[in-house]
Amino acid sequence: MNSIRRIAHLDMDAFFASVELLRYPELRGQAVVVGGRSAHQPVEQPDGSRRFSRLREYAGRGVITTSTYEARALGVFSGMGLMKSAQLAPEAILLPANFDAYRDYSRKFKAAVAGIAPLIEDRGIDEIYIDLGDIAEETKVLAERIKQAVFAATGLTCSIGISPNKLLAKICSDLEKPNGITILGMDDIPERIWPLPARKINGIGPKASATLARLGINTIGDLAATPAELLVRKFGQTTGVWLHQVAHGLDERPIVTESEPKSISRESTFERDLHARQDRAELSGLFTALCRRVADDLQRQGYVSRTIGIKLRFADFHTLTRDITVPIGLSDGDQIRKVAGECLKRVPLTQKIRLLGVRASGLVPAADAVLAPPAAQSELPF
DNA sequence: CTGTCATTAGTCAGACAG
DNA sequence: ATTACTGTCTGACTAATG
Repeated sequence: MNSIRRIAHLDMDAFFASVELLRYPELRGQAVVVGGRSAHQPVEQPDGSRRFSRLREYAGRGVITTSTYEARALGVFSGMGLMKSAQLAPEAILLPANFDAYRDYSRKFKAAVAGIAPLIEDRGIDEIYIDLGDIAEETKVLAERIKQAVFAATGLTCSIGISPNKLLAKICSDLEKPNGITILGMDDIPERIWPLPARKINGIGPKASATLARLGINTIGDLAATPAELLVRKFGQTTGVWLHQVAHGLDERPIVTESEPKSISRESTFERDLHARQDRAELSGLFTALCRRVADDLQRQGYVSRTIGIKLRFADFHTLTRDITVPIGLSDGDQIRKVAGECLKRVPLTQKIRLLGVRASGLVPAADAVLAPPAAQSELPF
């Protein structure tokens, strides 16, 4: 038996910005962006109204995390530098990100969906895949019911795409955003999927789409019409075959309902570029603090790490990493700091540094961790 | 004994995504 | 005064092991 799967992709609409609008309803209908680091918190006025920061008042190195649809209409999108977006939309409202609130709403919407359809794959804070396979209900009715449950639990809207696989469901959920439902079968691929830019496929990013464009391949339909051999020649066996498959809407990946973390990391971009010698003390303090935060995260989540790594980004934006694998898992801040310090010794520090990061990978659940044997015992045969 | 091959672990960069 | 932060995956390369 191999019946057609029914997979939904649910994506919250402008999630962070929408959560902010619940808190500040007077901003509804305005261009609002979320981003930057603290500072621009709204200020309560004597008359009870609030004063909000404008994008033109911003100074710093932050980027936009999310923007309302009104802001997007002004050409201001997530990932864009706040200084740059201030040129385009100087009067847009700027709010700091409030991750605790977003996590809270994330839990709420996921719980609401789980009450109807429990087979859920978590894809980050604002989206999920849902396996609707066994639910005996007409697809459209079911999708409406899920949307209503999410709204009842959060006051937020979402968009849902439903298709025979994850690839298509993901593309679908974006087709009628915001607050939309899109249901597509394999028959709809030529009409609804092939006209879309290749970039709409999850996994084709800026680099791959530029390479495709150089080959004259712009839409998913162009990609579907390209011989698999050509794609394999240009992208290699794995990627070439994958491109050919996805262009035809084929994807067999299962819904994955649980997973273990692979790495835990912390990084931060400085307010100004720092020099390894000149700003040595400051840099050292930040480095230690990052190690401590990684250690806290490891302990809180119950892991030890066998591979400790660092990341540096220089003034010219060139980025490098170094890591070291140690025989016994670590979760202590000082020990992590020592190993991270060894990594740092292998980096030539000529340029100024704008970002420093610390990463722990090779995670082992603390319960399974091998304890460091006392030195006196390590020489014994048993 | 030497060369080759397969396999695995470790390291690093880069692409991608939310 | 442009470009966050956290995390996953893959490919390339090297070294070690058998």
